[in-house]
Amino acid sequence: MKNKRLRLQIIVELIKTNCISSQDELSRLLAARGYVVTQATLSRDLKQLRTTKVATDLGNYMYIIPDSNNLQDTMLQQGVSTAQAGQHSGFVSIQFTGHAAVIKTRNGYASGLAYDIDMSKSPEILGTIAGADTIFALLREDVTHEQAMKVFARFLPISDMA
Amino acid sequence: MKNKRLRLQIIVELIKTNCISSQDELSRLLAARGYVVTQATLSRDLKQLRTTKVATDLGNYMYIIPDSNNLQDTMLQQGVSTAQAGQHSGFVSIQFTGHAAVIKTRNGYASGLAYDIDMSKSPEILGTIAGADTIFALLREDVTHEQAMKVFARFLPISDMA
DNA sequence: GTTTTCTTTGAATAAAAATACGATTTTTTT
DNA sequence: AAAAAAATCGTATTTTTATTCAAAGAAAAC
Repeated sequence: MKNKRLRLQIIVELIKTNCISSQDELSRLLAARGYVVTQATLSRDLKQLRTTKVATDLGNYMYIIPDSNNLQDTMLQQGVSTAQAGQHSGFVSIQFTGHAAVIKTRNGYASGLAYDIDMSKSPEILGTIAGADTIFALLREDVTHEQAMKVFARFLPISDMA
Repeated sequence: MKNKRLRLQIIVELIKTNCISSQDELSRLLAARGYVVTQATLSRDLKQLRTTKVATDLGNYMYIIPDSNNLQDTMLQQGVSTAQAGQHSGFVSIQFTGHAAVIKTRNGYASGLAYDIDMSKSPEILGTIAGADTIFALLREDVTHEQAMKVFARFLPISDMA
């Protein structure tokens, strides 16, 4: 039970280097490496890692690691990685209005932060535009401020708005 | 049987603008728009469109269109013209939220396209701001998404998103 | 026009994935 | 250290997704 971190890491490895089309298949590969877990656990692991199954060019499905940024975030939450957290110290404030958020940063920090938000490809965020110290982020219509906050919290040094 | 193309197009629309977590849910949304198909068909459609289901930040799952480039390939194979040659080849996607539109372009194309939109002086569009690959366009309050779409269609290689 | 071939689809089913629940372990708080 | 809270995970089950098979429409070939 103590080696979930290593397991997640190995899962990422396996998915990156193999063509895995089901959780049972992954389970077997893991078992071969000494990690015996059930499909239920893998379902939870894959959800946490935000892997997805996509159709391959010919007929089959395979799991992929969708985006290395997202992954790293998730892994960091897990305490997996060595890299220091990429939380933005330039952050100043965030406010919402309608389907938009206005994020203030220290001068010069806006575009970097906006880039990170873009790269996360969070479906809740339709897009961002950054000036020198301000970011406008437009939210999908059905996304509440609270939900959006949770997304932004991944990038901002906000204690925990939950 | 001949309206598979339209159906695929609408599926893409629905997935982009809604938080859909199962094929049955999608089936219901489609039915509300007059397209009655079984889950089996949707499974095949989603495979063809290469959509995937990902975990959201809030513990649920939702379908997404993974990547506009890939998507476009797939759609074109189907003959679903989201984008064609000519006009603005930098165009990637457009989405609405509230009285705003978010237009994604290939990197570097946003300001050129925004300029063209500005220059048309369409009364429906109050103004635009462009970053490197994103345009925010604010719409007059009484303008519907559909109406705005018609305006943008003059600049974008979009067949007819109705 | 007819035959052949390819595509599309639903019903039923198989396969795969997600979760409710409970047990156990770890972590945190007091 | 004890108690409380949180995390991990398996079993069994539910939910969701993919595919098999057959039928029927369209397209192509003849």
